Amino acid sequence: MELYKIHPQHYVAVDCVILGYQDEEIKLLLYPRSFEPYKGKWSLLGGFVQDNESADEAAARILKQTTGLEQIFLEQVASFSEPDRDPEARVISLAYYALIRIDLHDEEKVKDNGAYWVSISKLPNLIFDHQQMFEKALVKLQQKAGYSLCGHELLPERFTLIQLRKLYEAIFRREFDPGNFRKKMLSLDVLEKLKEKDVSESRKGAFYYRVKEGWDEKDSERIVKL
Amino acid sequence: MELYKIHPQHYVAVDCVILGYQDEEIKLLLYPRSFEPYKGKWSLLGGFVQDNESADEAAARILKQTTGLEQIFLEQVASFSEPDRDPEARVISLAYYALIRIDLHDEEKVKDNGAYWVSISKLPNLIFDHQQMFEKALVKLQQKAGYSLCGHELLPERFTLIQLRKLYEAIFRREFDPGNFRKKMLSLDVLEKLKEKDVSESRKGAFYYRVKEGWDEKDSERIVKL
DNA sequence: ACAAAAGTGTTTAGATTACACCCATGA
DNA sequence: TCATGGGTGTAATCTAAACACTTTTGT
Repeated sequence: MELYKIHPQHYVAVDCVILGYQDEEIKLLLYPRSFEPYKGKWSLLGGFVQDNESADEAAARILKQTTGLEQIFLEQVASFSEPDRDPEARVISLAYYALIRIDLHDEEKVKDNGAYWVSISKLPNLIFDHQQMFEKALVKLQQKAGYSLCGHELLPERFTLIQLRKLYEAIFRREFDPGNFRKKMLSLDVLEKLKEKDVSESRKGAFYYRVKEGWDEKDSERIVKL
Repeated sequence: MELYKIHPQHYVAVDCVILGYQDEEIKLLLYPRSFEPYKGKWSLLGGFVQDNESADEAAARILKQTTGLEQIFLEQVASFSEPDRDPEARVISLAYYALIRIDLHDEEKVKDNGAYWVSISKLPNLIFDHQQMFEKALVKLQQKAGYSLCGHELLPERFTLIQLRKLYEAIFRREFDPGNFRKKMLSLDVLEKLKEKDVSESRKGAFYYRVKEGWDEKDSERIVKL
């Protein structure tokens, strides 16, 4: 303890890159900062790590406060520690990213925080190094989607293969051949075909699928070639 | 500033997983902790983040103090922030991993720190969560080696394809077919064949290669299938 | 000449890609 | 019946893997 006391202490924050999927686009939850400096500028949702919690717990707490959701996918992105990254004080920030189903989140809570879902193709300028946090989080999402089938986190319980492909096209910002994508996904043996069809998009209708029991989090083989 | 003051501050440390390659084994630099608690127990090399430096800079500082090396490969692994991870005080630690050429490091400095190179197949118990830090760092190294040719960081300037294969076998803890490995590496078009041979291992001798100019850090395609 | 390590070639199996084609259905 | 998306099949290409084979050189 004595030996530690010669060293400085720092504020430690977590900032969350909260990602969802809606209208064939990946969206990011942002809010206009409510205090100076940079009041009114767009910011990720964040907060400070308290004495009795780990950073993981702090991130989960912030996620629950702002979206009402618990036990959702949440992972570290990187730490950001430039001494002057926040002009007001020395704050070391640990960036996290979360994948949530927009259809499940608590709209009231989001409104209370003054937060908005913004398409990642139309992002405004963000404060501090939050742009970098987002970019690193997107790379992490692409890596995750390349190895595990992340329909479960971003899509509703039931989804069609077309919806899954559109999701992957949004994540990777490129198109996939419909036939080949379908075959690849089915060959992974993690999807269960349901009896119902989604008839909202075509006359013929597309069968719904869902992730098989037990395959929720299990990683599978490589899906998308870099 | 006022708004920040209601939040606690914490000690922030960096711990470095310093990896090298020698005698066909990956080695980790460890030292016996010199103060209580856990005095004498094996620990990664670490230190506290000061007011005027980023965590990256702190890690580079510690690396220079302990090995004498500068401008070497150094990357974040993860943050560790369980409130009681250090029984003495709340310390949030940012883990880094470094790849160094053992043939270049300053043996005096290492001795002064009481540090030793330990083969990763014979690691002792480490304090706190340092074992986890090492394991995550090893995964990161495997990912890096799978995408970029990391001979440059761990091997001498010149190396034979056999030496490179032995390095990859140490990193991935499995064997590679000599013929296929050679063909794969050469097909990447990042190696330059030199005129000299290494004659220490065989009568015939094996040609030395080196990484082509400009390919130092550039990532290439996938090398090792998971 | 031969042992031993360095390096090359060949064959097979599987995955990826592009793209043509068939199917089901409501208007 | 036909337009429209949903879904299947196939051939060409590329890659990984297994393994047999040739080369070089000191003794």
